[in-house]
Amino acid sequence: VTDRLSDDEQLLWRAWKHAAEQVRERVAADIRGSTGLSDPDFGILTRLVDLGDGALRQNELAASMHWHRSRLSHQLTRMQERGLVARETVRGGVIVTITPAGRVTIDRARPVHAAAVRAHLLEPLSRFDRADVTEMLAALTR
Amino acid sequence: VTDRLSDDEQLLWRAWKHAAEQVRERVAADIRGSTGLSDPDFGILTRLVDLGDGALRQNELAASMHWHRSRLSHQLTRMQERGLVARETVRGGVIVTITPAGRVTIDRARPVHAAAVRAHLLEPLSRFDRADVTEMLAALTR
DNA sequence: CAAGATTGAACCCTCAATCTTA
DNA sequence: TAAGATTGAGGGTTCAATCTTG
Repeated sequence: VTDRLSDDEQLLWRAWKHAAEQVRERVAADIRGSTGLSDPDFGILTRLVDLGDGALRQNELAASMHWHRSRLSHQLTRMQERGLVARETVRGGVIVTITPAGRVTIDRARPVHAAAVRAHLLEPLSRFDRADVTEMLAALTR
Repeated sequence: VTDRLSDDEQLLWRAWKHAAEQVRERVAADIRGSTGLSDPDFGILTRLVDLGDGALRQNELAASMHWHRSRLSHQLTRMQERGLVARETVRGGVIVTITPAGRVTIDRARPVHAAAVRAHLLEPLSRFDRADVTEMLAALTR
C-alpha cells in the first residue's frame, strides 16, 4: 500500500527481471549464433512446418503467434528479403510458404533450440519439481 | 538427449515464455499508459535520481544498467529529444542530468511501477513462499 | 462496409566502424 | 594508445492511417 516496494518485494522483482532477461538472451544467442535466425524467425518457421506442413494463411499464422497483422507483415517482409519465406496472394488472403533455404535453416535450428532450452532453463531448474514450477508460472498468466 | 523437447519440457518452456512475456508487457503497459515512459526510460530516470541525485557520468550510468555504450548513447539521444535528460561534456566524459520535466515524470511513474509489480507479479505469486521463488529464479542466473 | 493486409513514423537493440581526446 | 562516446545499418515492435477487395 506504499509507493515503494519493500526490500523483500524488490528482491523478488529484480530476480524475476534478471532471470527473464538472461534466459531469453541466452536461448536467442545460441540460435542466432549457429543459424542466424532471430526469435521471431524461429517461431514463424516452426509454425509453418508444424502447423501447415510448410504453408499457412497469413491470417492463421498471425493468430497462432498471437500477433497483430502489422507486426507479422513487417516481419514477413524482412524474412522474404532474406529468402526464408515466400508470399502468394490468393482469394481473400495471403499464403505464406517456407522456402527450401528456410527449411534447411529451421532443420538446423531445432536441435539447437532444444539444447538451449535445456541448458538455460531446464537444467538450472532440475532440482525443483517441474510440475510445481510450471504451476507457479501459470499463476502469472491468469 | 533427443533433438526435441518432451511434452513435460515443452510445458515448462511454454509456461516460462508466456509468463515472462506477460509480466513484462503488463508492467510496461501500465507505466507507459500513465506516464508515457518506456521501460528503458524508467530505468534511466530512476538511476539518475537514486544513484546520482539527478546527475551521473554517462559511463557510470551505463555500468549500473549493464549496458553497452552505444545502447545508452542511442537511448539518451532519444530521451534528450523528448526533454527528459540533458547532456554536458566535461573533462574525460559526459554528465547526464535529469530535467525538471524528467523529474516530474519519474515522480508520477514510481507509484505506478510499484503497483504494477504488485499486481502483475507479487500478487499472483502470493500463495508461494517469496524466498523460495526468489531462490528458484536465482538458479537461472548463475 | 468489413476483413485482410500494408505502410510510415517513432521507438528500441546490436554490431561494427569511427571519432575524440586524455 | 586506450577509454569514452557516437554513428549507421539492419533487425524488431507498436500505433495509427491507409489500401484493397469480397
